[in-house]
Amino acid sequence: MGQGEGQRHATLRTVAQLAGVDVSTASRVLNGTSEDARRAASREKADEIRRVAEELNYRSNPHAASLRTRRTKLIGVIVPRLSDLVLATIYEGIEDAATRLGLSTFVMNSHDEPREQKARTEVALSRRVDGLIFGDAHIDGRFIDEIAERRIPFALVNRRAGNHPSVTCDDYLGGRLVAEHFLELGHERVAVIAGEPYASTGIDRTAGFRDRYREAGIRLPSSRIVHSHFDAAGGRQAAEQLLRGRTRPTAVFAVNDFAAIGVLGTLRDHGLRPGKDVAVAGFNDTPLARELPVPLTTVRSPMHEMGGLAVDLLVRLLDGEQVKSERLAPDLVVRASTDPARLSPVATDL
Amino acid sequence: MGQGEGQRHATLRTVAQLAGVDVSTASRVLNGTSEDARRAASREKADEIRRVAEELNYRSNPHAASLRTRRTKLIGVIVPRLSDLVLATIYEGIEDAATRLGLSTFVMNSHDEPREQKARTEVALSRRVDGLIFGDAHIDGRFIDEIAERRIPFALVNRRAGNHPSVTCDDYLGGRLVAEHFLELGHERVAVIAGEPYASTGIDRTAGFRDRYREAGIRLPSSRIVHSHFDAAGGRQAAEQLLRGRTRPTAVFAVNDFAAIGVLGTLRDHGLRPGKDVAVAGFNDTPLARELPVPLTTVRSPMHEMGGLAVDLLVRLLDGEQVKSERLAPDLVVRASTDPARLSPVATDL
DNA sequence: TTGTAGGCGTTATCAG
DNA sequence: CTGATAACGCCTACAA
Repeated sequence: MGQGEGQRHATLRTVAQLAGVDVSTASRVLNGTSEDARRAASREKADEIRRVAEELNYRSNPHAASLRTRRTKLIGVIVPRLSDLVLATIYEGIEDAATRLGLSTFVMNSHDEPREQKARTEVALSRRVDGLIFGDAHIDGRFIDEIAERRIPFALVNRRAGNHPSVTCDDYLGGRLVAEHFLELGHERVAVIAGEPYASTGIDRTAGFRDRYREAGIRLPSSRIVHSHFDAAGGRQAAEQLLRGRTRPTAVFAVNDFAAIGVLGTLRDHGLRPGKDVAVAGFNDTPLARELPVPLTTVRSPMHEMGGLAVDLLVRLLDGEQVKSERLAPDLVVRASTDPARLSPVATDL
Repeated sequence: MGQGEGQRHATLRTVAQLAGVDVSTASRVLNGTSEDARRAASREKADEIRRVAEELNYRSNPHAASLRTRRTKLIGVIVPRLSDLVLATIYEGIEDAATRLGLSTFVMNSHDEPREQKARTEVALSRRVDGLIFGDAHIDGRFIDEIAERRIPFALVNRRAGNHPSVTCDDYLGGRLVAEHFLELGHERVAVIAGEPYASTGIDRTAGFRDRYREAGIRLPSSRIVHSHFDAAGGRQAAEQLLRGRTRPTAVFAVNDFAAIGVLGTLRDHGLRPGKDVAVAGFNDTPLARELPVPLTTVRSPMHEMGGLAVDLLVRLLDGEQVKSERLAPDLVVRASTDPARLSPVATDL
């Protein structure tokens, strides 16, 4: 590959020369801590240095700096897929926080494939990232354990695994909230579309739901807990399977909004009215949920915030601090898909 | 910030020492072209070097390399927001292609704000990216023109602006396809939900649609072309506005699937059946489109592919080649939202 | 085919 | 407070 556009940024030497100081002084003023700067040069000199730097559009070369300091201010982020809105939103939180801290991030998709998780991690490492954030942890923790053993600094986000530091939603509680809601509505024959079997999100949401029902004296037969992909097609497939069963559930909890949308579609195909004939709840409170023809009852999880906190966690880890995992509280958001009273009067007839 | 985990990768010197050769030979074998490698060392020596490198998990330090070569193999990618599925999918295409070529990418959100576009671009530049891919071009081209003047290598994706090199969908044709379809169905009172006024995607899709209708002798009054955000909430707002009008359109073309979903919701709220009372078409063929309760007629655009081609374009540009913009063909996908015959027999009653 | 030396831009250290 | 100097890891022109 060719040349690009040569010298686009001035170098420290140039700045120093034009400001009439030596390189180290310029460095201290421009790239040191504010304290360094204060004791590095007289006010006037410092101002002059900054003026020249500004004029030449000087930017410290991070590659040179990282070579010297052995820290890159780079964070690698690995997610199942960015085209999953949940992960995209979490990543936005990561990016915002990182930017605020002067860090840069690389994202990569692992498609939840152990092979790719490994490969992407190695790519990030060979780019010399200071640490990693994984949004694709599998509950068995095999891969993550390896990373931990290699003493690579990392934080998990969205999904937990083992005792590794993570920032998650309190998924168990979220599941309980949905169960509570269903119980209040009097549903006794219920089903769960449980997501991927390796994701703590689905596992915990399902467990919370199941436990709450059990406490109410109702046992969920395993035939009413169906795994699925975390998207509309997955939800549809799972719902088809449920509807093939002998007894139809009166309420379905899909552990993900997109899966829930697939459920809505399937119900319609079978001539069933969501919210009236069958209650449906999702998880995450995706922006889409409230805009659907039948607005979706769901559990709001602080996706953006989780991303930011994962960055904080990782940074504290890199600072050598002892860190603790965080579990953020979810909120139930009731809409028409579980509550016929909320269907607009006209729409109920449709 | 603290220390992390010290020496995680071997250096070239270590490899060379253990393999019993000098650094330059090792470098030529490991990081040179295959030709370099061949004439750099005898077969056995080369093999030995590679063996040691493998054993030590040697990875060339890209920061050191880029310092020397003045090329970083880094590409900056700027999009309106990654939580927009269209952009996320395009970015996946970018990432795949970049990975294949041994390049790494930084993504950042600009939220379509000129200020942020500028700021993010500067961040990318100060990270010394070799080039940029913009998914957030505004049709006025103000910002992009500036970048071009500064002779910074870049490619546009999804949206075009001026004559700058871009990879887009043939949006104009896409709009025509929808018009054609509506005309065949006999719709004469139609409306367009046109997206953001600064995005070529919405502009071109609208123009294609309008032109095809004009050719059929039907003029769209400007009151039936409503701008909107590219999401469900935006579509809902725009649809509300349309339904407040004196005469109700019999068909609505939303230039984006998510906006179309907002339209579906609004119709239901007004007691109107999508596909029966009002036809609705979207754009992009998002995976969700086919799974909706009323599956959505839409125009398939090659999002993933566009991303990959944008990388190719940029790489050719960096190689000093003359490049030409590309416009990829879209496909109409007809589903129930415009065709009552496709509504499942039961569902039509709902 | 192999080796040597210098420098990319920074920052840390040490001496004044 | 200021300045000189070395070194981070790699690449490459040049010499042998």
